[in-house]
Amino acid sequence: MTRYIPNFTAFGALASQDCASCPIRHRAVCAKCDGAEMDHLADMKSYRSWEAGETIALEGDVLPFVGSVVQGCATLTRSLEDGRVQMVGLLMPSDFVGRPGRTVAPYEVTAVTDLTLCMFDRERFETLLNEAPHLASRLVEMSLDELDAARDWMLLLGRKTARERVATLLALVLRRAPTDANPLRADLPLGREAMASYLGLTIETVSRQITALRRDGVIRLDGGGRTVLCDDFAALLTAAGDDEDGIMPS
Amino acid sequence: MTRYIPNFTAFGALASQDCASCPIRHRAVCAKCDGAEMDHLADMKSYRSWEAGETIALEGDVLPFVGSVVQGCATLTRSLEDGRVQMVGLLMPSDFVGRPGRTVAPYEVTAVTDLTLCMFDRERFETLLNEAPHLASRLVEMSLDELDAARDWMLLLGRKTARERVATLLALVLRRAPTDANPLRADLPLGREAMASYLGLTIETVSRQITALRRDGVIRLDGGGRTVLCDDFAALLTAAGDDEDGIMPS
DNA sequence: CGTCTGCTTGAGACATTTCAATACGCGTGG
DNA sequence: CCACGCGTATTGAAATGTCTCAAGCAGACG
Repeated sequence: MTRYIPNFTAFGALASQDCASCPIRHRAVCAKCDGAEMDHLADMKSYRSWEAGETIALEGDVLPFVGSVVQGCATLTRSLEDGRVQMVGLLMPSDFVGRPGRTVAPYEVTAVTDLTLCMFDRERFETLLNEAPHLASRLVEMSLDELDAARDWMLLLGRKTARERVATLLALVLRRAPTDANPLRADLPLGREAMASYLGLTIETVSRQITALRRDGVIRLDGGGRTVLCDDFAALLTAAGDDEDGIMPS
Repeated sequence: MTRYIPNFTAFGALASQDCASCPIRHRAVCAKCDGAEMDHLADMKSYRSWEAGETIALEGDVLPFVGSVVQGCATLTRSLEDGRVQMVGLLMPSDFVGRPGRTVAPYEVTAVTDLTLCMFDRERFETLLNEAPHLASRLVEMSLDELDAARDWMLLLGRKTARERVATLLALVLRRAPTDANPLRADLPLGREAMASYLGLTIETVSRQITALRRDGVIRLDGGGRTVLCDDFAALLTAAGDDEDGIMPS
């Protein structure tokens, strides 16, 4: 079964979108590209959408494309044979998907929310990569940012307590909150299962720690546990273990 | 204190080495560079050595260079304020050190063995990166490999048992063993403390698991616990949790 | 109104850590 | 050559944090 051919669901305004008005134009892999490079990219691009929960690729699948997340949120997970699963990547808009130079996906890619990708044929993209320095150097930048994020994540997985892990994740989500006003408020894009997978914990432990943080007055919940409120962000950062900023360079 | 200026210890034959005879020429960041690009790189390169145990940079230090590991082995570590430490990178010959586009080191860099780096001035390297596509695309390749390795590492930290972690690390070391013959034999480049830091465990747990693997006949030790022997590599991989290859793409 | 899915809570089991003591390898100096 | 001391590794016993298994709860939806 050709796993990588999803349903072509509506991607609304994005279908006819040209790069000039693209919401991720200035942050994605194409950010530093000039006119000629953009023309090449625009020529080979295509959009596709997936619904929340859909699998985009399984471990070992052939991925004929690379691309950028335009809208929505996807996860990368790696798993052991007995079923243990660890999330190893969380892709947000402008993040890059896929691997120039490798045809097979080393981890499962799943849409957590409804998702739209701007896709490029992998081989053509690789060719361009060897000729377009701005593209390549932007991809270097983005890969190294990802690497930094992965390394912070490793610190969390290797050394933080359950409470610190949960607080770290909540702080990460609240950082991206649309409003800066007090109290900070954000909808959780991840359910408990995905949070547990992210944090290297079980669902139950995540739930208990959220309860504990609430009991301690560090956060409040709303919307049936799907929205987090925080009156004292400093207290949350303290609970996260690493005071001061620097939880995840974006 | 300008931390990044180390002692200029002897680097022997390397001092006068030209790139053509460099031991990492075909695997390092310069692997795909052509004549003109090599000339630029050779022009800005310089060698430096550190002794085992020396600190190359602390978290937050300004790193004015990037470079490649020529000889030896270095670690990247990140730590929490209360002293907990997690290794987040293990650099072997040909691996790239530093971050084009960022001046400050986000983690501590330490020489585990005697170490020689081939260094490039960061700013000049960045400029070249925007003009030399072969350099940039090789760096993309290497960064993405590192990212894959970091993600396998995250699976280990998030989901593997202590026994699996130790077995995974031993398998990783034995894979690089000079001899392919049975029994596999390798000297551990890392002491127990560094192993514990790598694995997200305590020294005691590492020690106990090594003892357990020995008791179970999966490995043998020699040279005062500094050399590992393995008669049955398949058994070691089973103990590592992920059968079949694929522990760390190199 | 019942069922489903996702979240919470509880009690006991278990793995790893912590703290403490002991052993080993090895260079140094008597 | 042995005694000493130091850093590193091993082992033990108790403490603790997280997981496992099991039950209960809330909201969404047919």
